[in-house]
Amino acid sequence: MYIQLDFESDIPIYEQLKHEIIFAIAKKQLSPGERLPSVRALASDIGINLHTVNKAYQQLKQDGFLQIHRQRGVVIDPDGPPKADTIYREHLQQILFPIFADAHLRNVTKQDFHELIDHFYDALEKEETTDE
Amino acid sequence: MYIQLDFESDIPIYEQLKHEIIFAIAKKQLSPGERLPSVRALASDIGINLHTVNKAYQQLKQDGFLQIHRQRGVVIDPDGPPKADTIYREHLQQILFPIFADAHLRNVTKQDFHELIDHFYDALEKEETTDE
Amino acid sequence: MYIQLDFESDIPIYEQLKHEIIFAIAKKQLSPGERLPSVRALASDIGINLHTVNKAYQQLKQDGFLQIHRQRGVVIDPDGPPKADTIYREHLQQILFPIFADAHLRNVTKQDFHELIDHFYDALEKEETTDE
Amino acid sequence: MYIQLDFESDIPIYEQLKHEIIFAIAKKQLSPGERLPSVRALASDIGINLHTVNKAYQQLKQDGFLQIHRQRGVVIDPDGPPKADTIYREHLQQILFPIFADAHLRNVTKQDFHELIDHFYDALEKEETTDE
DNA sequence: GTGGTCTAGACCACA
DNA sequence: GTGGTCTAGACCACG
Repeated sequence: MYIQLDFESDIPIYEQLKHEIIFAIAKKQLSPGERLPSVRALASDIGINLHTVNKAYQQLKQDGFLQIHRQRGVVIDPDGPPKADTIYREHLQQILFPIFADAHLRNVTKQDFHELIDHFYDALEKEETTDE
Repeated sequence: MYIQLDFESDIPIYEQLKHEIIFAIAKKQLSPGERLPSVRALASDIGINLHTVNKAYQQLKQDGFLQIHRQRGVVIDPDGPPKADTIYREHLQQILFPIFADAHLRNVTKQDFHELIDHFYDALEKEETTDE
Repeated sequence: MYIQLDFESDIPIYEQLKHEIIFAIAKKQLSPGERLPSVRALASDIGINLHTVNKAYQQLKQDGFLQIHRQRGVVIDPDGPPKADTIYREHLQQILFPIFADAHLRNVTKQDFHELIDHFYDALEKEETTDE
Repeated sequence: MYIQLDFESDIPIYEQLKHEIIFAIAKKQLSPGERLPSVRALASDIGINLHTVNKAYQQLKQDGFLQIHRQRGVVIDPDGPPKADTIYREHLQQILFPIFADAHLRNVTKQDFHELIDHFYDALEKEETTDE
């Protein structure tokens, strides 16, 4: 698993790290129960601060993506995050709708979005089998 | 046009303000050329600082949603924002894909997203005619 | 003489008005001694504030482009503005150099500027004879 | 890099600051990737408010001269600003032509301007090698 | 220690 | 009255 960070980006590094790990799980490059590098190892590997890795791990644990054990280290949670409930779906809308509204005013159509989603889900499925 | 802000949210107030204004334009509650309240008026209306309103206005101007005239105040840009180009679409993917991946792991399906989008675009069209 | 103002511009209206009058003099559309409309007439003609026209006229008088007489009204100064002295030339550099530096970093070359200037002076000469 | 501001000038301080930084880049006193002082450091250095410095930095970032990183601070953008396009060149004319017209009426000739430009570009090249 | 956000209040330019 | 500029000081997010 290769972590690809963009230090020029506006997105905080710990957020990018979270994204990368979630992506890897979605692509099944990381399997449930699989171990992740320790905070120290990953931090020195990528060349970022301990706290940054730790923050990402803690939040991923909080969201149910990871388990953190004193001895066994960090592993992918076998069950994954809680399934989307009403609260989550409302949260999702709250995040997406401003993006949609902006895009709409820039002439991005409903169809464009459908294609974008299909493209994303297709890419996931492909990478599941071919990648790594 | 009613501005609805959440002061508890971790989304900056000026961002929320931008969202509300973009929504209102998308819903055609605000028409091209229409005037917006002055920074001072809106600020005291919402109960926030005029600089916060100003920041939102300035960024919306920068993005092509608004025009700011010397003494005539702030108006909706008749032409609206620049249309989505390749850069914008890549930016859009960069923002959306992490959200999609997270949702996917919470069992939100491709179909769920399609419905979400249709729901959003339908809501826009409805509000265009019914609202205000 | 047609006054062309851009109310969307960042440039103050009284500045634009000054520019238009100076242009007209440079193009010899306005001759030394010729009368300009009164403050009131011009203001109502263009549809702007009295004060705005007055401010432009006063500054043009200050710079030696106009004379303002109580009875005879506003006329083009026969002698025109004082000729460029050292102070003026330093002032000119102070204004132009930041523009040049910015343009330089955007790959505008020395030759581009030479052409721009030739183009400007050629345009002046042409309009002197043909226009109005 | 020495910042020279004129607090008596009617050019806003943040504009003067922008000019100074653009000059320094043009003179290659500041190299792509090089770090600039933090907003706080520069502000206290010059004796102005940190928000004023921040405004200059933000606008230079917007124009592609700088990059602002989370904790690494402010650096010169390796790629520099976008290259001059048609829009920029029209904008340039709009700014320069009124200046040319005024200067022309003060007997500044085409040749004077050619010399001014050559002088500017020569100065840039000299300072590139000698300065700092 | 870095920039980001928000508040507060002052003065000025513009129309 | 409008926005533009500048100052001042506070708290937070990031690393």
